[in-house]
Amino acid sequence: MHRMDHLKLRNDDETCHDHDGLHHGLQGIDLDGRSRLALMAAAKHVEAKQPIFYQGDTADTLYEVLSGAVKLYKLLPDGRRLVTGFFFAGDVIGLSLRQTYAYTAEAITDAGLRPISRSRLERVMHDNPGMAKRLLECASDELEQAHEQMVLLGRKTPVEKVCSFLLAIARRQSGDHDIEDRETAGVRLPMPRADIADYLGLTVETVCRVLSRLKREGLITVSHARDIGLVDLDGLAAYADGDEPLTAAPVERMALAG
Amino acid sequence: MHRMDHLKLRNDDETCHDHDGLHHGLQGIDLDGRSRLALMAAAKHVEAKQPIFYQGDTADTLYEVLSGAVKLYKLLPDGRRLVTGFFFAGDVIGLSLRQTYAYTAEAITDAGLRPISRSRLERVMHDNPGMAKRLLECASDELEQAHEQMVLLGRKTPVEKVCSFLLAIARRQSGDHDIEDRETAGVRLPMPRADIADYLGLTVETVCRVLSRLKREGLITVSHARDIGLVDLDGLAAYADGDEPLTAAPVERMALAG
DNA sequence: CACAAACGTCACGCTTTGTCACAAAAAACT
DNA sequence: AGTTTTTTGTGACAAAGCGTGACGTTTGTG
Repeated sequence: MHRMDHLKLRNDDETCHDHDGLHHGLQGIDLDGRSRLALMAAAKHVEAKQPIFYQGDTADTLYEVLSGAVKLYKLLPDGRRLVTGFFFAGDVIGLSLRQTYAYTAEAITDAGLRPISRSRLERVMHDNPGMAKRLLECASDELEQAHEQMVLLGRKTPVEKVCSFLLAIARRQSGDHDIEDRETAGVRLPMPRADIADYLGLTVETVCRVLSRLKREGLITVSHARDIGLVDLDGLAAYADGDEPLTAAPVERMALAG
Repeated sequence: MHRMDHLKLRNDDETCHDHDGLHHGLQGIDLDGRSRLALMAAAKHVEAKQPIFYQGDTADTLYEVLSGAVKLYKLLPDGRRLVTGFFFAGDVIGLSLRQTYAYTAEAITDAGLRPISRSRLERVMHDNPGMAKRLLECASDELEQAHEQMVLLGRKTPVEKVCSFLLAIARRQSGDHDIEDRETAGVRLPMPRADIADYLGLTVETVCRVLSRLKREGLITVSHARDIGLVDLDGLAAYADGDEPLTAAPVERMALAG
């Protein structure tokens, strides 16, 4: 599935970067045919739960995610793990000018990937100033996301973390449109609870507990554990940024609009 | 004080990026005189505790830190704060292609700054593929740092956090040499405990307690609260990554299999 | 179809860390 | 110098969130 980002990317110079979700993308760069050709490579298929590359591997290839879901994570010597991000169709992973990958990439679901040789990319970058700039934009976007995630990890409560996560995923899946439109947005979570926990700096149990609580309070519905309905978007958003009467009174949040 | 990074940066293509500290830098780019001139601007001076720019301001300028120390932070609506980074001489802040800054920048000590107009920078970038690439490297380095910090925030214990922090600062201040050389490295902390706490996702009290504990255990010495001697570097390093006999017996954790 | 292996959820005790309160020290100001 | 304000350090306490273990459910496999 191709994205419609090039609409934005075309008017390249000054304008618009209104994404705040979990994505990047290399589409839409003005490349002459030659350069474009130099980058193309046969798409690769990776099965669910299979690694794409390991932390420490020589970082000679970038991948554009064509389909499916991918996670990136780092490990501590004793096995503790932090998932640094989830990536979906249109995203680019492995974007780094380092010699080796600083994290492991693993397919969550079956995934299609387009490998992009880094040496070729650098060559293209040399001729094509737009390419370097586009990559800079990618990195810069990813950096901002990382900062946001740092706030989440360092300062948010479990409830806030989970709500932020749900909203971010929802935003990402609805193609970054405002999700306010529909009254109930549905979210598909391709990853297991453990990945979510390691992404949010929580334990699996805490994620479960919070999810249960949100369900109990009527903010979400959980049909199949990985299919979550976001019932009260405003409520979730309020929770997500801490406007919440979290600890105190068990909140008489009347969503009885219906 | 200029940095010696261009030594690395010269052999540009494939090699070495062995920094893992808290810095970036724009020095050492091969620019023709014209481009170089276009970027120069009068140095600006900011007093301690004064803001450089605010979250939300139009991001039309980057700053190279010439002297002093600067912190970047993000705020949550209710006042909780997370410091995303500390920056020193040679570092570049505000590197983002966004329209507005996503964080506030504030001088910790008196600081000298060289403003770099973003529009001019973009022009230079257009002519000069090396520049875009260098910026990409900066962003990419900062991104890796951010990921490392995410691990710290999400998965490390307070002791590990503080030790990691001390070592990172020490590394940064000794100009990224191996700090193993000297037997006792001294660290100057320009920032108050509150900033450290907000950088590590802790409370001030916890930072104090951990510092006291490290002192008690003989790993560090504390002369003037902001002057810390790192006595046992190996011990600190062991603590920093969790090889520590922290609470109880060192948990026998099964390694994960693919 | 049945079994096994993941995955998800829940309950309970307990450690850790934040909260609150206050003292000491350092820095800033007059 | 003296006073105020900020910063730093400690202790008591309670609660948030974690680890453990048990159990139900889904998925995969023979």
